[in-house]
Amino acid sequence: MNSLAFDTDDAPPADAGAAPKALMKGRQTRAAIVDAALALASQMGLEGLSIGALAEVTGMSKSGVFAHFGSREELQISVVREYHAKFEDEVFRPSMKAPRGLPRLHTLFDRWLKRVSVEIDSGCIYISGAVEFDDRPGPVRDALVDMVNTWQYALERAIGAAAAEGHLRADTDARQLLFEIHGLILALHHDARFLRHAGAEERARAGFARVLAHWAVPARTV
Amino acid sequence: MNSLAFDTDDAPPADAGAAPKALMKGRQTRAAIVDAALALASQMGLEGLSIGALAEVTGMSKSGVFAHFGSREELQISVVREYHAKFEDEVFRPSMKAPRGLPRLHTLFDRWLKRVSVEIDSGCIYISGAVEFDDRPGPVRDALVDMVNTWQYALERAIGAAAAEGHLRADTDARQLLFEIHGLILALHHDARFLRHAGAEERARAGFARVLAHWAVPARTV
DNA sequence: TGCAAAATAGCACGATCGTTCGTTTTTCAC
DNA sequence: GTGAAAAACGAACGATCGTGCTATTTTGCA
Repeated sequence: MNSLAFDTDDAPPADAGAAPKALMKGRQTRAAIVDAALALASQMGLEGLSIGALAEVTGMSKSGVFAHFGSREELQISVVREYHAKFEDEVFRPSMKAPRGLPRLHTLFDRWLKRVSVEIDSGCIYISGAVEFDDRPGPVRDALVDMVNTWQYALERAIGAAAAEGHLRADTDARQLLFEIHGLILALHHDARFLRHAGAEERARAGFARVLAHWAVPARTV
Repeated sequence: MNSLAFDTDDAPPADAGAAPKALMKGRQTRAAIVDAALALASQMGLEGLSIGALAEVTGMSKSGVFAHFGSREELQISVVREYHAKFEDEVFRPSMKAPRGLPRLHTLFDRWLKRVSVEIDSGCIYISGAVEFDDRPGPVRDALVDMVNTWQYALERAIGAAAAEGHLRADTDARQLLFEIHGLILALHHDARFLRHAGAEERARAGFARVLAHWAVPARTV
C-alpha cells in the first residue's frame, strides 16, 4: 500500500520465493558480491567497476565472481537495483509514515538530503550514473533512467498531494518545484563532494525553504 | 581589465609569444589534437578519453599523438584548459560588455544556460569532470577544481556587483544565490541530457527568475 | 554417507590500454 | 640545396580488461 511502483526485484533467474528449494548458498555470496560492488561503484563509478578488483575485494576468483552475473553489464544492473532498493528503504519508505502533504514532502527531502550528505565520501550512484550513461545507450542506462524516473515520480506525487491537502498553492507546478529541489540536491553533491565546500548542506536546506515559501498558500486564506 | 583571474595558458613548454622562433608546425597539430580530444571527451568523459581512439580520429599514429603530451594525464589537463578557454570566450568575456550589475548577471546566466543547452548532445566537461574526479586525487582534478572555482568566483563577483549597484538587496547572500542557480544549471543538464525531458531549459529560466525575485529590492525603496 | 548439482577455481584467449624506443619523414633556418 | 632539429611513425612491452573453457571443490538432499 505504501510503495506504488517503487519496488525492485532481486534474484534474476526465477522465483525469489521464501525458500521452497533451499538457500542455495550462492544467493548469499551473490548478495555479498553485490554489496561489495555497490561500495566499489560508489567510489569508482559504474564504469570503473571491474570484475578483477571485485574478485580481490571479496577474496574470490575472477571467474567465480563472473559466474554470478554472466556479464559485466548484468553486474552493473544488479548494482543499480541494489542501490535503488537501499534508497527505497532509507529514503522513500520511512517517509511514507509522515502525514500526507507538506510534512511528508519535508521528510522526503530531508532524508534525501541526509543520504546525499552521508554519501559525500561514498558517492551517489543516481548522480554519477546519470553523468556516465547520459549518452551511452544500453540496458544499464535504461535501468538507471527507470529508477530515477520512479523516484522523481514519487516526489512529484508527494508535491501534488501537498497541494491537494491545501499545504501548497493549488496552482503549484509540481514538476517545476521538483526541478528546483532536484537542482539543490545536485548542487549539494557538487559542492560538498567535488569542491569540498563546507556548509553546502545548509545551503540546500535554505534553498528548499525558499522554494517552498514561494508556493506557500498566501497569508490571506480563502 | 575584463578578465581578472580568468585566463588560461596554452603552450606548456615555454613562451607562446607571437612567433619569434617560428610556428614549428607542431603547435598547430597539437591544437588540432586537443580540439579532437575535447570533442571526444565531451562524449566519453575525460576518463573515457583514449589515445588510440584519438589517433584514429586525427589520422595519426598513437605514438605521434602521445609525443605531444608525454602522458595521458597531461592530455586530459590540456583538454580541461581548452574547455576553460572556450568557456571563457563564449560565456564569460562577452558578458563583460553588458552593464555592470543585474544586466551583466542576467547575461552571464543566459550564456551559461545557452552553452549547457547546446551541450545536451556534447556534454559539459565541468559537470562530467566533477563527477568523474570528485574523489580521484591528482593534477587533473586539481585543474578542474581550479577552473570551476574561477568561474564560480567570477559569478559571485557579478552577484556582489549587482547588490552593490542596488539591483539586488544589500544583504544578498551571494554564495547562496550562486548555489541555487548552479543547481538550476545542474538540473537542466541532468533532465535534458540524461532523462531527455523537454522543457528543462524553460524550467531553469523560470527558476532563475524566481531566485532573483527573492533577492530583489523591495518595492518600497529607501 | 553418497551423489547429483551447484558453486568456485584455474587457465588462457583476444583486445585494448598507456608507454617506450629506435627509425624515418618532415620542417625550417641557413 | 644542405643539414640539424623537430615531428611523426611503427612495432613492441607489460598490464588489465571481460569472457570463455574445463577442472575441482562445496553444497544440500536422499
